[in-house]
Amino acid sequence: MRRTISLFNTLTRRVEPVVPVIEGQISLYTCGPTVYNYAHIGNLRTFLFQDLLKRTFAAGGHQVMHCMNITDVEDKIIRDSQGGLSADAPNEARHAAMKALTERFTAIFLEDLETLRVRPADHLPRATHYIPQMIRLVQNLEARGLAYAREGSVYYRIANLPQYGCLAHLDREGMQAGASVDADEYERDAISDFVLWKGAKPGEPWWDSPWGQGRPGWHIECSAMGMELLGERVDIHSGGVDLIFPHHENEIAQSEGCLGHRWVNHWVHGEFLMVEGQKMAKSLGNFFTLRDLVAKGVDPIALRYAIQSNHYRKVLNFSFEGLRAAENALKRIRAFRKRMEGEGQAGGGPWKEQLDPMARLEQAREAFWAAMADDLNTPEALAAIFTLINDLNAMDDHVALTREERGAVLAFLDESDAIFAAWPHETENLDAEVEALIDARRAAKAAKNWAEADRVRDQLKAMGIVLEDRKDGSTGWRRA
RNA sequence: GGCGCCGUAGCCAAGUGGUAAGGCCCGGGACUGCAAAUCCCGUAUGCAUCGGUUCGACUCCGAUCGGCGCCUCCA
Repeated sequence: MRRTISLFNTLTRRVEPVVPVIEGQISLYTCGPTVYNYAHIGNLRTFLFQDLLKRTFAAGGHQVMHCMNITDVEDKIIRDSQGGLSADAPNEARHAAMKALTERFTAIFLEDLETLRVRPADHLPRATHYIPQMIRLVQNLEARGLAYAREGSVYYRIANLPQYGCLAHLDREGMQAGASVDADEYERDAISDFVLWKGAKPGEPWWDSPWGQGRPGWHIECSAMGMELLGERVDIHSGGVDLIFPHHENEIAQSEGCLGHRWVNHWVHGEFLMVEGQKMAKSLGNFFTLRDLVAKGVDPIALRYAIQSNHYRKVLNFSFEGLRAAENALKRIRAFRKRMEGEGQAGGGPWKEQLDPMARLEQAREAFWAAMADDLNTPEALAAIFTLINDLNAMDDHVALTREERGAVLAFLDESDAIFAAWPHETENLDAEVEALIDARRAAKAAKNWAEADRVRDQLKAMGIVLEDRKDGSTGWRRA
């Protein structure tokens, strides 16, 4: 079944249903990283949000075509890669140095995504592989009178595009009042005009172009690659809130200036992340990469859950306490999953209400989807899962769910895990040593040798295996 | 200065005109040889503050206080 999903559209500032250009297919462009250093958890929040977005559409029965750019030419990349080169180094050497840096950090970035179970995009275009498309786009804008060349650089003439500012909801006067521009750097007609193609300065890598040696501006790659790989009408384009202006506003100017019609229907932006109530900054000592956290013993999937369990349009306050809460919440869901995979009847005590498990399950499924379809309301979607767990645990303590009912519950856990990627079915087998210890404890218990039984249980615990005795005398186990 | 967002229990967090979801933590009880897991009970007379609109407001309006973002290359 295909579900209609609504998202907050930055263009209209309203939550609107996403109606794809082609029924059942979603074209998604997400702004990727500039690969000159490790991604920090703030960056990763945005990529996790985009993964949530994509997985929700996929789980909702849509086919998603996802394109994420890798920015591998940019000021900071040049700054960090050209240091070891002499002033008269040939262009080839400059490109090679740049490539060495960007390939290294691209690989690291993709590893980080894999660690967080972020699904790779269908297209991961590198900006440097699309220089000809960018040049053609700039030429096109030039031909339409929307761009002009100055001293080897090309600029966009904002004045000729009346809708400029529609995404960021900025008016021209407001922009100019607040503008703080390094005026010495470029020779622009208007202060708000932005650069499409940058003429090369000494010491910078360059490409040949109709305007001489130079390199692309920041925004042009997304327009060129997005149109090349996803086409002239894109369903969803997303990124962090900081990209609304100027990056996405300028993308609209470039693409729509060239196409002559609306390019992207739905613009979706993820909020920022703070750390322990403060802005993340190296100077505050609260700047973390994924690898920093993993080195501290943090489970990457707990980080994934901690981030996904907050709404994407709200500032997220990352904390180690929150991470602990996430770990414990996950334990509960995973324990429930394991229970549903087993036979049931684990607890006891009073029971407040009889219920129909299948009806209760359907109710939870609909609540889950209603929440996800309403602008990815993950806190509410998770609440639907937890209340289901409460009710079915209570039921199962007294009247064991049937195999069929368990199967249906597991199907729902799979369905929700297709989005959250945090409580999958685990197929691990116990090794012979652990099996033998469990048997030894069983024998000790049968002999009422409690001291020995406890000793073996402690030994297993030290190995990371926690035992759970069931009502019927059997013993379950799980990883600590 | 311009535009905009946020302030709900110890922590995280949904709800946004009809009387406070969910998670973590905490206390009591049940089950258990003891645990673990699980269940039951309890934990905000109140949603930053002060006014207003309304039969009724956390939810709408106004003001105030506090925190944050964007206003040209930052996810």
